[in-house]
Parts: sequence; structure tokens; C-alpha cells
Amino acid sequence: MRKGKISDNVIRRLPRYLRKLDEMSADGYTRISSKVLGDAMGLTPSQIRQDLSCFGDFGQQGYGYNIASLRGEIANILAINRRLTAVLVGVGNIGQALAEHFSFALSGIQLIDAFDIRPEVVGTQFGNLTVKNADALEQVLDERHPDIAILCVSQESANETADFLVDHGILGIWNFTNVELTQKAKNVIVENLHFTDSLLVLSYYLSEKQKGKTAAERSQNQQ
Amino acid sequence: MRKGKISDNVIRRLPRYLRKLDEMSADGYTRISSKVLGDAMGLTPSQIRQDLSCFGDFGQQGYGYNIASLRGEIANILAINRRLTAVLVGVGNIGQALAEHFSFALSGIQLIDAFDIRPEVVGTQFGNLTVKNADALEQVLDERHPDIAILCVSQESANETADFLVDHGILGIWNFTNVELTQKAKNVIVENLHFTDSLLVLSYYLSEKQKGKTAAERSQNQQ
DNA sequence: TAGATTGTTAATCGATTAACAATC
DNA sequence: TAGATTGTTAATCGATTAACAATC
Repeated sequence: MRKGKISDNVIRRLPRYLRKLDEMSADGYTRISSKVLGDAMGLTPSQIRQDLSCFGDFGQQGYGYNIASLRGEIANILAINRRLTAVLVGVGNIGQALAEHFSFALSGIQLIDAFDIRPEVVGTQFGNLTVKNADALEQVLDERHPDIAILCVSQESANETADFLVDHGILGIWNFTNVELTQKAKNVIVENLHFTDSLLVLSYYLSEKQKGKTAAERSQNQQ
Repeated sequence: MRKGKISDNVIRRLPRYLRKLDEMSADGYTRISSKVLGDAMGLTPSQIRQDLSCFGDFGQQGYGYNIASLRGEIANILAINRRLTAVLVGVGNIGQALAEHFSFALSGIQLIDAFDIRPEVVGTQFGNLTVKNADALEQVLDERHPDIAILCVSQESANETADFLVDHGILGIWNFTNVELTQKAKNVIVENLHFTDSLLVLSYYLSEKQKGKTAAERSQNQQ
């Protein structure tokens, strides 16, 4: 029952469902109702049923949802299993953290190469990956057609690098540069992870919470 | 004209405004209309005026907005300048990337300490910060009352650590663990940066885009 | 069977967009 | 002054919630 256009809000809840289902599965549960799942996630049962019904009839009246099978359905919707390929562009600290510690396999992504311009980084080994010189990027893009570029370059070169990637057929950019990309080809999908934005939002809510409190109370954080 | 409850959507656009204004300012502009700003950001002028009017009358009829002063207002709303304090809990690769390369000052946050349990990490120097043993965390929390904890510990210890932080008066958690926190004290503000969720969303949209294409077309990424 | 819980339709709520009088 | 552009009110659109018949 896959409906035409599915809203971004719905899509962004799917990974959370996945996580929760994994958790419940690990805790030994095999079935779950929209009521219980909703309570666990702070969502209404209605919303969960509405969300899932965008993609199909995964439940069963009187029973609920089978956790393993629902997990499989969502994993499928999120295209885990497509073996999308990715290249890491820029192996500074964040890039390094990703290369070393991020489980791409968990998202069904295959990281095939990493690139940097800095001589001291080129040649470094991460798992089964050796950082290549940025000169080699063009060839890899043209020959292996990776789907995703993980953009971890400096802010200064962010847009230039993005344009280059798009020109060479990259389909999606996972953007860690904290720069708003203005890439020409508009049919490239950009997913931003703007650290600063996120921190500022936290800062806002913290200050909201402290509104009304006196300076003395504020300096005394504790409850 | 600050209205009662401001929606999360509005709040999450503020950092983007800030970034765009900085950019325009750097490019030498001093004023901007909602029309031009909207075009630059892919938003409607209406939405921008609506957003800003939640917080005050920052514009001027017939003129638009003064970039510098609007920037200041937004920075103020986001509480940049409150000198919120933060501690980094867990100095693995992501924690390290933050300690070394993230500009906390840009968000008006002061990083006062970093902690880890691993002996090989304790004592490491980052800028003017020396990683302390996790044993020392409790005392710092109780004595210096930091506002924010940047949670970069392992998934296994995420919730346990979060509970500890909350018990010791932490007001906000910037959560990098990719674990849904279930901290007891519900009046703590949690801002999540779930890498995997973000990547899965990208994966979804990529697969959507490729729907309808043949396998052959798909294997031939290029335009 | 009776109870539970789905998928879906309808109602409500909230967010975005459009329109326009006010005014710089 | 005339033109531009705001802040705000009203209209529209979309997302969430509620209700309920279908059915396991």
C-alpha cells in the first residue's frame, strides 16, 4: 500500500523504529503492538500505524506486529541491503572517526575508499582501507561509480569538492562540513550533519529552560 | 513580540539563518530582504518573516533587515554569549575530533574538561585541555556545575553514563552515542546526533531516486 | 467466541503560504 | 512622493490524532 509521496517526517522516524525494534528483539520480545511501541518511543499508536501503513500492511489485527518481520520490512524500505558504495573524502578527525569506528555495515553501506590531500595522512591504514591521494579520486569515481560521498573536507574546500563529486556522478553526499552546499546538480541528495546547528539548538532550549530563573539559581545548576 | 510556544521547526531554522547571514556579511552585504534571503535558502519570504516575527520586529518596511543587527538578534536568541559550560565525556575518536577541531567558541560554549576511562587516553592533551580520569568526573560535576555533557562514550555505557550525569545536575546532553537515551529525569534536554539515522535517511532517498531505473542503469550511476 | 489490535477514514491541530494594510 | 518591504491576519495545506469497522 505504498503511497505516492511520503513525508520527510515519516522517513526520519523509520531509523528510530528500527533501533527500538532491535532493542526489543534483543530483550527477547517477538511481537509488539502500536500501543506499546508508541509508549516506548513517545509517539501515539495512531502515528505509528499511520507511518507503517505508508509502506504496507505489516501488522495483524488482534496481534500487533511481529518484531523480526517488521524490522525486516523497515530495513528494506531504508534500502539496507542494496550494498550502496561510499567513498570518504577528507580524512581529518571526523573522517578518521568514521573510518575507524563507524559501522557502515550496519547501514548496509560499503566504504570502498578514502582520500585526502595531506601527505601525512595519505597511506594511513584504517581497517582494510588505505587512505589514497586525492589525485586518485577522479579515477575511482569514474571507474567504480560509488553512490555516496562522505564529505569531511575543510569548510574552505567543501563546495568546490562537492561540485567535483557531483560532476563525476556521485548520487548522494553525506555532508559533515557544516557548510551549506550549493552544488549545481540539484538532483543530488544531500544529507547534512551540521554539528554547530545541533549544538545551537541545544543551547537555545537550555536557555529557554532557564528563563525566569534568577541569576543565582542559574549559577546553581542543580535541582 | 516573543510568542508563547515556538515550534521546533522554527528553532532549527535559526542556525541556518545565522550561517547564511554570516556568509552574506562576509560577501560585503549589509542589508537583505526576506525575498532575497528566501531565494538563497530555498524558503518562502513569508516563512522567514513569520519565523523572525516570533522573536521581535527586526526588520524595517521598505528596507528589509540589517544583516549585522539581525545576526546579533538571532545569536542572542540561540543564547550564544551565555557562556554555557560543557564537559566532554568519552574521548574516543569522535570525542577527540570534537576536542581538537570543533570550534565551541563559535557557539559560545566553553569546554571545561574532558574525561575517559581508558588509561591510554587519560592525560592526553588537546589544546589547553588534558583528559582526566573518569573518576574525577563526579567532583567536577558537583563543584563546577557544567551545563552540558557531550556524550561520546560507547553504546554499552551510554545510558548508565547519562543517568549519572543527570543525577549530578547536568542540564543538557549532546548525544553522539547513537543510542536513544532513556534518562530518568525528563527535564533534561537531549539533542541527538545519530549518525546512523542520518545515513539511513540518505540511503532511503537514494534508493527512491533509483526506483524505476533498471539494474543496468543503476549499476551505471552516471548521468 | 470474546478481546485485542489492526488499517483506514474523518476530525483536529499546527505549520506554511498568500494577501495586504501599514510605513519606512 | 513612489516603491519597496515589513509584520500580521487569513487561507491553505499537511501532519497528527481520534474513531471505528474489519478481522485475527
